[in-house]
Amino acid sequence: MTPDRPLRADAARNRAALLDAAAAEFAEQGLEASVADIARRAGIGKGTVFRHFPTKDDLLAAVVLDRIDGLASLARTLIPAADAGAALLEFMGAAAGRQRQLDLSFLREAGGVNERLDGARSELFEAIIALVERAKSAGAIRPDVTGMDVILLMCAPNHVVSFVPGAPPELWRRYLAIIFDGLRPAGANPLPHPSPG
Amino acid sequence: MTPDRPLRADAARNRAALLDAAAAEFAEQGLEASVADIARRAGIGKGTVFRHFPTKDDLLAAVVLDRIDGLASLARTLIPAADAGAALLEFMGAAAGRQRQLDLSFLREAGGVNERLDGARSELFEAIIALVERAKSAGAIRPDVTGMDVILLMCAPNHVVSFVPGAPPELWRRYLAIIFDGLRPAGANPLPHPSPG
DNA sequence: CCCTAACGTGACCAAGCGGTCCGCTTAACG
DNA sequence: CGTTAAGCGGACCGCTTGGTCACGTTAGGG
Repeated sequence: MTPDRPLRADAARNRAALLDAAAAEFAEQGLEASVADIARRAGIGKGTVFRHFPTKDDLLAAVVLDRIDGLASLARTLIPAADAGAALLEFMGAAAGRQRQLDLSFLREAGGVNERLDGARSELFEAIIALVERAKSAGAIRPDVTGMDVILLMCAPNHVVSFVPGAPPELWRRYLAIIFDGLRPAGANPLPHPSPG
Repeated sequence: MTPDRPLRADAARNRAALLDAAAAEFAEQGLEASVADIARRAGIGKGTVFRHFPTKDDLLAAVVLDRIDGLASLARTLIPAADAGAALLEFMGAAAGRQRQLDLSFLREAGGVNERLDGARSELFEAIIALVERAKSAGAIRPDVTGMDVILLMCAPNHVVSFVPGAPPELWRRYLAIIFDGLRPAGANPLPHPSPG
């Protein structure tokens, strides 16, 4: 599949710089950040970007893949935690406490353009579902919410905060706390619509 | 200020069709909907769009203004309601139960490019704050949330739902219910960060 | 009915986008 | 070293977008 002859030194260096720059630029500008800006930030030419990634979407996929893998391994680490409720809250905090836009983009990419990304996403979802089930069993969250609910609500704090102009960097914690309180069993009211697939 | 000589009949007709088409197109495509598409949908030429609104942002502002005014008048209607908690929930439902993207765009438009829009926004905010204060006094929501919190959380359900591909049209109600449960006093945990201005 | 000012329109423009390509540079191995 | 292929980069292409303009059309008061 992948002969993967090792990259030349300068190529590897540029690729790393490119990924860093792309992550930063996507985080700041949203996913309509231009390839030219990313290249400039990385200190390389635009052509070099397309040498490493055939298309802008592939570049985005690589950045997103990093992030998904990081979140998935964190989730797996947290599954056996003693306090399942705290573990879920910590995970949601890690998911929310990043820069804007990128966060749920891996959900949006519906079609299986990128197989590795699809696999990583599935693994992440499974880990999240396990976290949620453990938290439910422990009585830390209400029984009528699903893993999918948590996945969807995960980065709402981040999104919400993006609307306040000079937002303090920790403001998202406030909205995560409110939303998480909504996930707790105490005072839960019946939900008016079933959870999506 | 505004001499406002009445529009010619055809101009008024076109303007109305344009606003309708713009609202629909922005709702469906998000705010990157193209002016050409909007014009086509309205059944008029692209040039006519720019005759009525000097810039695309002005057109968007007009659409948003309609929406803000509608929400503001609904909020004012709801302020004296007997059940202040139910009134707030109904308002948040009305705010969420619209098409995607447009919802919080009026928050985003920071700079006072459009004076009328700024005024309408202020009025809307004041009405929401009144609703929230009444709900707090009635004990329907926790005392540590502010009007601004509600404004920010208002359309999160809508946003969250936009990530599930073939989402049922009422799915947002589920997430509004969860978030609203997080606003209730029952089982509320202390919030880790002060509310923004 | 007619004249004019208001209005409508589609060709047109400049800017920015993702993506391509080919001549130059340079890392790495014998 | 010297050779060579991998790597680099910026000019370039096709396309779309927001916005303009000169021209033809039409509403509507006199």
